[in-house]
Amino acid sequence: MKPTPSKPRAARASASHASGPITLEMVAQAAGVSPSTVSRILNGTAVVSGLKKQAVDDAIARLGFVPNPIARGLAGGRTLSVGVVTQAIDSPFYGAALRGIEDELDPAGYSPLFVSGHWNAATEARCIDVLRSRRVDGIIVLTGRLTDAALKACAKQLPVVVTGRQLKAAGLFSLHFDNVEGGRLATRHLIEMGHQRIAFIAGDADHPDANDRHRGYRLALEEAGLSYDPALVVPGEYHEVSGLLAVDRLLETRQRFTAIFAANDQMACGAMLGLHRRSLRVPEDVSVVGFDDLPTSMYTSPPMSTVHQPAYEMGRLAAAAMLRLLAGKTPDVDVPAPRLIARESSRRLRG
Amino acid sequence: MKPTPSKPRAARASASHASGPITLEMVAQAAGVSPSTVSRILNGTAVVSGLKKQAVDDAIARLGFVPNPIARGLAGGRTLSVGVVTQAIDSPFYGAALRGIEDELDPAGYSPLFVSGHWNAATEARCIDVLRSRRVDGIIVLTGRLTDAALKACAKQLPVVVTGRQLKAAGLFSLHFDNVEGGRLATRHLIEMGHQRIAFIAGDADHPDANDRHRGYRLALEEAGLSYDPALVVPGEYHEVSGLLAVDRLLETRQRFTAIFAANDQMACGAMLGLHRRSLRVPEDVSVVGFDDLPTSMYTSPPMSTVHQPAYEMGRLAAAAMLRLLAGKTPDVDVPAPRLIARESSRRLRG
DNA sequence: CTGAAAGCGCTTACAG
DNA sequence: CTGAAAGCGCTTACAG
Repeated sequence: MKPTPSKPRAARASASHASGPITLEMVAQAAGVSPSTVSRILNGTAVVSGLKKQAVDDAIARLGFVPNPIARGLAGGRTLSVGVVTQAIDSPFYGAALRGIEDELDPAGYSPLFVSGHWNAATEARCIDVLRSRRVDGIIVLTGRLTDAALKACAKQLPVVVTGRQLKAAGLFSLHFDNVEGGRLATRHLIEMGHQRIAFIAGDADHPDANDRHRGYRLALEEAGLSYDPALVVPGEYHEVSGLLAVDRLLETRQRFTAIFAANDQMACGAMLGLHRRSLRVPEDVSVVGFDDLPTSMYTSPPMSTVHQPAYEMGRLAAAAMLRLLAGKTPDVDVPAPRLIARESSRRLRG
Repeated sequence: MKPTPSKPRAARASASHASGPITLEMVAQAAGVSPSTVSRILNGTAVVSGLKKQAVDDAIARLGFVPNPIARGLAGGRTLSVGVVTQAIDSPFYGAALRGIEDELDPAGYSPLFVSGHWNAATEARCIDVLRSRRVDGIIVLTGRLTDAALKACAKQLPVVVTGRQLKAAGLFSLHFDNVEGGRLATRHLIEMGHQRIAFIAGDADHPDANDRHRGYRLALEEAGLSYDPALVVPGEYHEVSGLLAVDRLLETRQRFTAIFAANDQMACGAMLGLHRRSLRVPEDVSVVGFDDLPTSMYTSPPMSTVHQPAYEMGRLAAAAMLRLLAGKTPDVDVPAPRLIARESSRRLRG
């Protein structure tokens, strides 16, 4: 039973002659066991006697063997990769989430495969196809435009984790950040500072987040007994330029306001520029609060007050949930609550 | 020779009974040809008679067959994927490059596989291993810390495209952006506006880009007959905070200066905040010029003057070069020259 | 021009 | 506990 010392040596010599990468078979030879055994040790699939395990581990180390995920995928039906549908790989917001996913998946031996949906349902569907054809083991969808039904259908084939909605289905797990509460927090912060005329720059109307933040704004107003004035609400589409335009519009229609809450930091940033252009000072003349807490928002002039959204953490949590799904367990993750980061773009209204 | 009409039908029926995805074999059956033939048609590997091609194309369309890249990779030795070593998936600068790579690769049927090196040579080396184990067909390296030798060694195994250096080797193509010229442009712009005391916030010293930009700064000074004053040069490390600190330091050491050139936009942004903090106005009191032209730099208050670096374009070009390498051709791409984008953070010195 | 066969590097029932 | 064998879905010499 115990391998003769010469056998491994011989095998090893022949192994190093071979061109190309080390294969599992070479390891088996070197360790004097069958390929099946090596495979089992690699996968922890069965109990193996200590000696053989030792021999195999040695051989693996000695030869520098790295299993070929491609072959693993073909044979075992898994690829140790998880697809990630993001909307734009270069998004200032989702970037952190992607990093979180990467950081969580990596130690588990999984690789993320990022594809971009460009905020388009058809493109997203194509993304799913691409991921499926690459035989990813699971799919993480960061928000997006896919219908709930489409997502559920997808979850019938392989595990799915989705952020930005609340969905329940077999093989499907969703992570939802409380945008209503976030919007409420931002608005209440301004109210507590004495502001009563608070303009709201809305986000994409067909974006659930955006609508939730809007609801939070109304909620806080109501709670404070302040009336909701539609004239103070101006549409935007989540980009800087719409913040800029919104300020122009507010000023042109001669609205009276002492603060602005923008549905995301990018628009808040645009709004700050719009005010700067009109020689209105932030926060002396107008207070501004954003939403997201992008890495850059700490460095606007002045640094922006905003609602922190834990993008990196959400990425990690989504990936952790996927890992659990993949392991056949039920995910149990808690999404952090929104919190307000008061910096210098907002201040108490001077009566 | 011509397939009996009943055969495809029968095969088709059996095909739809099968569970799971359609395989090449099912297509072959449905079309009444051998798997080899289907494979050849798929790959354009050999000339095939019109009729059979027709039958196969029909079968593919009818069954909705999508070849399995995993199996293709195992059998054919290619995966139609290209590895991309980036430094941080969430980098504000590289994000655009990643999108460019994605956009260029997609129509060609290739998928990018992104991994992050975190500005660490050891991590980058591990990235390369991961990519190799996933059998990518080629690797694109966006700058990074790997030695030229390591890159060349890698290129012996599979095609490599690298940005941010000038390297020549078989199977290796490099794309180099002229950072010296960029630095020169930025500085000259300030000089032309009448500035003579121009501070420079340097980037990471072990970053070739950063040193090149520094050289450009000196060059422009020399050309204008202005002396290079080391007291005006303060170190940074490419993040916002170092721009902020740099301004503090400049002010504390009581340097006289009317303009700042920062080696990247992030530091320029930090510098703008630093000046704001000290109640120095940009550009009335101090002009600021950055480098990179990040998407957000257009929306700082005031909008930042900077040197445009075509990150998206570089991504596309790198991917295009890879595609040519993969096709056995020699890449021929022209990197756009740097150009100055004069916005509002710089202005003529009032004499 | 086209098949039959072997093989890519693994995994997983199936038998000991 | 461990092997021998079949198979994952393709591709590619090898023979017609």
